[in-house]
Amino acid sequence: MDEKLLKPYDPKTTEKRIYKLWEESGFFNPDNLPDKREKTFTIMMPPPNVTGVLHMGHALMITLEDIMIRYKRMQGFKTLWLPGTDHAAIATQSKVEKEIQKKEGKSRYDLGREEILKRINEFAKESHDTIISQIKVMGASCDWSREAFTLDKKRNLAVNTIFKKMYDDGLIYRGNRIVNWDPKGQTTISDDEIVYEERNAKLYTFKYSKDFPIFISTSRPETKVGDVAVAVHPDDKRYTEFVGKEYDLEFCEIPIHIKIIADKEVDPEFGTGALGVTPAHSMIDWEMAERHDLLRPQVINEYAKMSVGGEKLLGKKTTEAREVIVEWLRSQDLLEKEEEIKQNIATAERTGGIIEPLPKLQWFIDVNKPIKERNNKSLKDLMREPFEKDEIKIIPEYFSKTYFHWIENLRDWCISRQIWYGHRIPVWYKGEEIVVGENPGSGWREDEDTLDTWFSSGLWTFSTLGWPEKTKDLTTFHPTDVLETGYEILFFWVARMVLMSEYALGEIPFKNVFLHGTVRDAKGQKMSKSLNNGIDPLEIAEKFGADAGRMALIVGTAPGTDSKISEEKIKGYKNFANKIWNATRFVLENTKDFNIPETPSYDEEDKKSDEELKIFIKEITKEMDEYKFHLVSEKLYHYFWHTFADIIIERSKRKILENKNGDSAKALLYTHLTTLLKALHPFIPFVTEEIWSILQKENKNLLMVEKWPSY
RNA sequence: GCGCGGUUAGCUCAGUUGGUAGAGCAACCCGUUUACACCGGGAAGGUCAGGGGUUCGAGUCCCUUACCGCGCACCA
Repeated sequence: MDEKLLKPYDPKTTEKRIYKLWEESGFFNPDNLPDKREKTFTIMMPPPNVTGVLHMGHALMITLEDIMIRYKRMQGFKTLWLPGTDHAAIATQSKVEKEIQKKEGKSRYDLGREEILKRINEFAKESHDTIISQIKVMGASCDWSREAFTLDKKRNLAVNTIFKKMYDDGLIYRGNRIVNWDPKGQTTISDDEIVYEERNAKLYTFKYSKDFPIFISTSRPETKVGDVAVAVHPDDKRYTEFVGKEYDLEFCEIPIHIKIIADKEVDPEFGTGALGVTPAHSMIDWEMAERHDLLRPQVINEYAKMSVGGEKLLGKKTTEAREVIVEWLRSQDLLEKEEEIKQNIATAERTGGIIEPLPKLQWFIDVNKPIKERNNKSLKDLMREPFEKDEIKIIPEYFSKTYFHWIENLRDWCISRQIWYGHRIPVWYKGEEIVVGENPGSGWREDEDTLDTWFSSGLWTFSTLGWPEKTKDLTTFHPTDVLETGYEILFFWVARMVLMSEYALGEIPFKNVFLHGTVRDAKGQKMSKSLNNGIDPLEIAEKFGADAGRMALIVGTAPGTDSKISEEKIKGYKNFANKIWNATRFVLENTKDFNIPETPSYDEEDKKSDEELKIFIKEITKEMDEYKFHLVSEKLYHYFWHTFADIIIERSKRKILENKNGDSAKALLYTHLTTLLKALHPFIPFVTEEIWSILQKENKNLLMVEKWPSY
């Protein structure tokens, strides 16, 4: 009897040792796996942001992916799970900037590009190392020899290559358009990086001047100094007589020229049914101005301050300017109505800054342009079709609707960012000339901007395999099998990977998308720093063992649904690990002098149990293939505890003691234990591997490469 | 406004193609016997949110209402 078995199971001393054993075996790397393996199974790990440490959401991700990989590895697949980290451009830069501001009182402009990048790289390196060690603690059986970073040399080559290709195909263009400007972060952001917050606001109804015939409503009077038109619905009888007329006015001491136009975009039911058109500070108005060939004067600058007007307005913050203009309207008796309304205000996800729509010269990806090489399909088509044709399946399936809905509303993707940490836009300027790609030589100026972090993340399934080089890995492992990630980045990431892979390779990036939900605290609240209700996966592993944490995360957590985690729940699975440990002790004590026959002869009831086990394994194998890990884990727990331990072990005591069909009982104990250990291994790899090593004293095979039971 | 989820035992949640309602935790009673008190045995607990429909049969399919959560759009 192994001495370790005489004491309760201790995950703390065991798990580190076992992980080392796995790493040294080389089996994380598909090239080193035993036997000839033809079929591949590949997962690209969603690279965690190098902004800090891992949380329980990451732990769930790692657990799910490790379960899939270990299961397929045991089934004889050539399994590749490729790990990595994400530079997370804005998120990382703003985090480091905040720290520098706090500690040294300096901004990024005080330190300069080079110094800031140096600091961010240092931070990213540190953060990376923490993250990697956390992933290992969770028991992840990923191939560290292929680890990638979204901002390393190879990934930069992939980014530059695809940027040039898209530019040459006319899919990437530089244009002056309204963008989402974050005055706090001093950068543009994409539509998807906006979060709407409901706030109370005032809706003002007024006229520009006494002799202007139409009342308009707005919640942002300060933008009205940039108005060029008043738009009404073409069918709105109230205003028909005015359409086409033009007025020269003075609004808050600023001369403006207003044309009355008719446009179908106007909702006659809202407000007065007439809309003041501010092309430079509203997406819809900008489009309207394009249709009606109107001027687009900018009145607000990058710092959300007024860029026009005299003493009263120039340089004032928009909120102050609003007060000034409302006061002026009151004094001129032009203000007809003030109402309290609820308003969804656009804020930047990372900085919390209030978005100011501004016209800017930026780089965009055209999502509607037909691509010759792809049968004249647009990027939008390429993103939609694999799901329509069922080439890519989403689990749970109902998320497909959300996905399609997003595609419908998709506009051109603004990819340039005015931050320094990220892939530099590979464009060079000299006077009017533009060169995309390599530095053409001296006298050329490099674009100052960097790319949206999701641009490089979009390449993840194939940039990690060496693309644009034609590598063996690329042909072997792409398309990947499962993309497992949180539902909150379905648009950010999943859609962009489909876009990039379909465009660059003409194939899907993955066959299945498995979406997990948010891990919440025991009360159902999101874990956050401000609430201080976060649970650290490392602490859990320390206190209860990574196995217990994994089980607690997975049992009952159906795909796509949010789950709750508590120390109480985790403790229950620590007990489970110990239960397996103790059951093993019992089995070993009773079978030490017994040679397990290859085909045991069971008595009637043992035969029945043996058959039940086979049926059970069949059932859970089917469910494993259907990604129902939340069910399998629960069933295994229940089967081990309440069938194997409570019934079979208890029954065997009688038989062995009375020596009545004792051999039958012993054989049954042993086969049950070994079979269940194999089935449990993907879920709780550490304790099962440890027990396996005790059982297999003379035969040193690792459980991680044993065959998954099949009948 | 459009869309997607949810509503099942005291709590947290599962529930495969429609076929007698499940688990964990908590609470209750009993128990120290070849592993395990990080334990065992036992019992209790549910009009499956409300209403309607399809069906021999509905937690499951369809319609509808209410409430909760989320996503998208938009309020000029």
